[in-house]
This record gives sequence, C-alpha cells and structure tokens, in this order.
Amino acid sequence: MFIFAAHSKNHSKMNIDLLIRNEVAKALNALYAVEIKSEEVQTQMTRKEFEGDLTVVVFPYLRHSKKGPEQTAAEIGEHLVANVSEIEKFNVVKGFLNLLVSSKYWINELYQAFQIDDFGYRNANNESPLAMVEYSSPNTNKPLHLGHIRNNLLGYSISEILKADGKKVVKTNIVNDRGIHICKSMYAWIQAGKNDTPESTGLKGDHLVGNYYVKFDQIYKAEIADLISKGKTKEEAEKEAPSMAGARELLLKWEANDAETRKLWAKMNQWVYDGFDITYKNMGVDFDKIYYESETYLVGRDEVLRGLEEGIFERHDDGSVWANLENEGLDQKILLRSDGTSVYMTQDIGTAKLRYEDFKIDKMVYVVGNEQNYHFQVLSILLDKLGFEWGKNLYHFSYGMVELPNGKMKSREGTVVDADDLMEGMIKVAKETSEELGKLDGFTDDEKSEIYRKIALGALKYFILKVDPKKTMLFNPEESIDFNGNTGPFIQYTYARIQSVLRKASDMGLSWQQTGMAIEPGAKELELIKKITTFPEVVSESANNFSPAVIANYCYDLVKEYNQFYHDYPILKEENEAQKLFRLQLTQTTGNVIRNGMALLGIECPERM
RNA sequence: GGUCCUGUAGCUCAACUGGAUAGAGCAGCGGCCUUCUAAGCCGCAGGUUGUGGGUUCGAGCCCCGCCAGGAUCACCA
Repeated sequence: MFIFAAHSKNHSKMNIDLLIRNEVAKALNALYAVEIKSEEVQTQMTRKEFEGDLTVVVFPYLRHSKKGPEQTAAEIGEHLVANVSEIEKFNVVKGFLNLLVSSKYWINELYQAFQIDDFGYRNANNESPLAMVEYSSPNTNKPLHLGHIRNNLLGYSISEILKADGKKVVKTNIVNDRGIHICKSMYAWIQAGKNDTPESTGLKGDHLVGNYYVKFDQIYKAEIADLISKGKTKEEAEKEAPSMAGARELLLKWEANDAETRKLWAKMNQWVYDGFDITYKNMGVDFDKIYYESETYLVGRDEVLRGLEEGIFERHDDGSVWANLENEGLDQKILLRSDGTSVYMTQDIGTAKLRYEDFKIDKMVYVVGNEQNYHFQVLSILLDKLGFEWGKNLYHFSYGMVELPNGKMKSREGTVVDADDLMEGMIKVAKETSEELGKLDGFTDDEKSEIYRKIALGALKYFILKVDPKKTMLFNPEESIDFNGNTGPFIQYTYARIQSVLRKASDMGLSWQQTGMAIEPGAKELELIKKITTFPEVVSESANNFSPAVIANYCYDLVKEYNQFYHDYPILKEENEAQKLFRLQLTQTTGNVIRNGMALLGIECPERM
C-alpha cells in the first residue's frame, strides 16, 4: 500500500546518495561494530565552498567510535575510498566528511538522463494508487478572481506532480451552482435586467451574472438605508428588505422545483459555465469529472438523515440536525437547518459519497484555502462517523490567501483582481516587452500572440507557484509581474536559448547520441549534471510535500546553473569534438528537464522568444 | 476568549525537514554584447532570522513565555 505522506523525510539527492548511505552503514559496522540502518545515515549535498559531492555528517557516530569528529570522519572516509569504486577521494572539515564522486560516474548519470525524454516522471500502472484532486470549486454568481487563480494553479499543478510521481489522478471540480448567492443574481436580473443576455450585452456570461450580483447588493443596501431612514433598526431593515425576501423566495421556489425558477437558474448558470470555460481554457486548467452541488446536496441530506436514525447525530427541538463533536474537542456542528434545507457541510458529505461510488479513490485531496481548515477537520470526522473509512484519510491541501498591499480583496471596495483582466493585462505587458526587445521579427501574428500568451502565463503562474502554498502571499496589482530575475520568463528564455543551440547544431549536421566518450568535464558541467540528476527526487519531494514551489525553485536553480555554463563554456564553437557533443547532450538534457519541470507547473516553454 | 497559522535584507521570496560562513530576485551602485538569443553573465552593498529563555556537539527550523499580524469558532459558502 502506497503511503501518501504529507510530510515525509525526502531529501532531494541523487541515486548516489542511496549507495553512499548504504556504504557508510557497512563502514560503520566494519569499523565500530555497530548496526546503523542506511536510512539513518545523514548525508547532504556538499556546500559549494568545499571540495566534494556528498557530505556525511559523522557527529552521530562519535559515541560509537569513541574518537573525535575529525578522526572518525577520516576513518570512514578511508574505508569508503578503499571499498567504493565511485568514491575517488575525501576530505574532512570539522565533523563533516566530504566525498568526491568520480566524474566518470557523473557522465554516465547524464547519459542515462539524456536518453529519457520524460526524465524525472514515473508512470502509473494498474496497481498505482488513485488520487482524486478537487480544486477550483467556484460559486456560480460571479467571475473568477485572483484567489481562484492561486487555487486553480495549485490544483492543476499538484495533479500533474502526483501523476509524475506515479499516481493515477482524477481532477475534479465541485460547482456550487445552487444556493442563495445565485438567487441574488437571479433576483437582480429579474428586477433590473431588462432581459440582458451575454449576446445582447457583449459581456462574458460570468461577468454579466456577476454584475447582477453586485447590482443586488446595491439594491439591498439602498433598501436598508431607506428602511432605516423610516425609523427601523439595522437588524429590522436587514430582515425586511424586499430584495432579500425576494432572493429567499427564489431559493424556496428552486427547492420546490418551480419550473420558471429552475429555467432561469439553468439559463444563468449556463452563461456562467460558458464564461468559466473560457477562463479555464485561458488559464490552461481542466477537469476529468465535474460535480454539481445541485446534484449532490440531496445525497448528503440522506446521509445525514441516516446518521440521525443511527443515533450518530441529534435533532434539536426546532427540527435542526446537529453533530456533537465535543468528544473530539470541537463544538456542535449544524448539518440540516430547521426548515430541512442543507448547508455547505451536508453537500460535501454527499459529494464525497458519490465520488467514492464513482471512483476507486485511495486518496481524496481537497485544494481549498486555509480559511476552511476547521471545515475539513469536521468533514473528516463526520465522514468517519458515518462509517466511511476513507473519511479520516482525506487530505486538505490548505493554502494561504493572496493579499493585496492593503490587505484582503474586498468586492465592496472594488479591490477584487479579476482573473480574466489579470491574464489579459499580463499578455499585453508580454507583448510590449517582446516588441521592445524585437526578437520576434519575421514571425506571423498568430505565432507572436502564441508566444506572448505563453510568456504572460508563464510569468503569472510562476509568480504564484514559486511561493510555498501554505503561506499567505502578496500581490501588488500596481506593479506588473517581472520578466527578469527569478521569474517564469527567465526560465522560458533559457529554454528558448537551449532550443536555439540545438537547432543550430542540427543545421550543422551534428549528431550527439554517442556514449562512452572520453571527457574531462569542468566544474560547471559537473554542477549541472548533479543538478539534473536530482530532478526525479525533486518530483517526489514536491509530491510528498504537496508543494509545486519545490519544483519552481528547482527549475530556477537549474536554469541559473545552466546560464553560467552557457556563459562560460563554448558549445558549438568547442574544438574538441567529443567535448562538443557532450555539451550538446548536457544542453539537450537540461532543456528536457526545464520543459518537464515547468510542465508540472502548467507552464509551457516557447521554442523561441 | 478557545484553537490554528505566520513573522528571515528596503520589497517579494528561498533555506534539502536539526548541520558548515542564512541564500536568490527586485530596487541601488559598478562592470560584460564584432563571438551559440544581454528576458543573460559577473561584482559591490544590504541580516542580532519579531523578542526573551530552554533543549544539544550543533537551532531560522524543536520546547516554553512574550510581542505583532492573520484565519477560524454561523440555521454563510
């Protein structure tokens, strides 16, 4: 059984690490007659200021060797050099044993990676565990905004990462298509819509419906102000406002299956779906299976009623149904309102049940903001109480909010950053920047706009995904996202340069498939190979930690390394033929890893830019 | 108030889950295009890791207290 660990110990090191830990364990046994498991041997990549590739920390073994750190390290080092052919030499600094691995080993490692186009990916097979990843999960009353962007990018990326780590993945979306929110938009449209449609207004459907949601709020506020001016208290006014009553009435009619209400509901939701489809497509995210709250909430209600019959839940005097979670250290949680209608939690129970009926899920992953930590804690317990043994195994991929310089986005203050506007704005900046640099002369307009799109989305996605998902992040709409430095376009640019070199090499009639060449790689070349060979472990690490940021930061480090190599070493102009072909292998492999890594972030790399 | 999260350079973020002298980018200053794409490369400057204790060979990371910010504890979603 595969374990989906949220925080497993997984160091991003290369294969050699396994070998060395094994050999160190053997050495300890031979030298000091102690049994140390190879997994317990501590290693790390040698810091750049010291000579070596891998470093063994020897402090833990001093009590076995009964000698000082330097002497202990030296003894282990000598034993390793004598017994392990891959280890050429060693040096000791304080309690750190630095081991130098032969360049022959590294060249072979590169050649292994070079031969695999999707190096770093592990393919799922029939026995692989299935993860279902829920993300996006929008309400259908307004367009997507910056917060949704972080959610969508994380959800898509973590799905791709899990796939690359050898899991089967089903991407899913629960659309909150029913409830008071959409009724508000419906009410305002009836009152003030004059039969507007996306066609008649030229507006994207989700924006049109969103405008009526805003309109509703205006009507509602005006009514409250009016009622208060007529002597009502704020509470009375909020209760009596005709618009709110109207929206509530629509909700009741909807639940009662009123034909006209359902028709309008379906129509306006369809407008929103058409709008969302465009946004999702532009964002480059997709789903394998979509659930609708309107189709799951009744299932949830039945489950709650079953739980009530079985004595798991309790009914209060007013008819509402509650779960008592005081034994779990939590409060009471409402599951059905006194009028029998369901709440968010009810719907989530129903959706979960349907999902497990539809798929053989080993791990359910919910990509939902950390403001809902409590909700998922409760959901997990409730599913468990209802007898779904998978309940306690659900994973809430809890991510931090996106904040603006003056705090959270507030629709009332008009500070919401719209997803469509943001992407469009990014494309515009990409176009301007590209035109200034003037490198795309001679391309058709279609080719150019495709490149602008890739760069713009690369910048946006990388900007968001490079941040640790758990952390609150800041977005300043006043400053457009950079294209220089630690950015998506910087990485894309390196990829484009690599492809340019490879094209030129092909044009020169070169072929660089051969192996077993006698090469003396330079320091930068070895650094680059080491970086490349850690990629599979980086993929696992990002999967185990649910962190696309791990991939993003790796891509940046890799590219930085390559750019130094590119700057310092001639490739096509190298006179030694074997050295030249080796550098082409190195270049091509780096390009593959960049492309594969960025793909895990949902970022495409243009061949030229 | 209870629970949980966060605090690292002027700003945005890293730090391989307890390891060596805490690293990048942006902003600032200074170099490098007749040579494989300068969206690049190199250098300078920038830090009491919020704060006070503790644990140990070793703490940005673990424990306790305090300070600051945020989330949540709804018959909202």
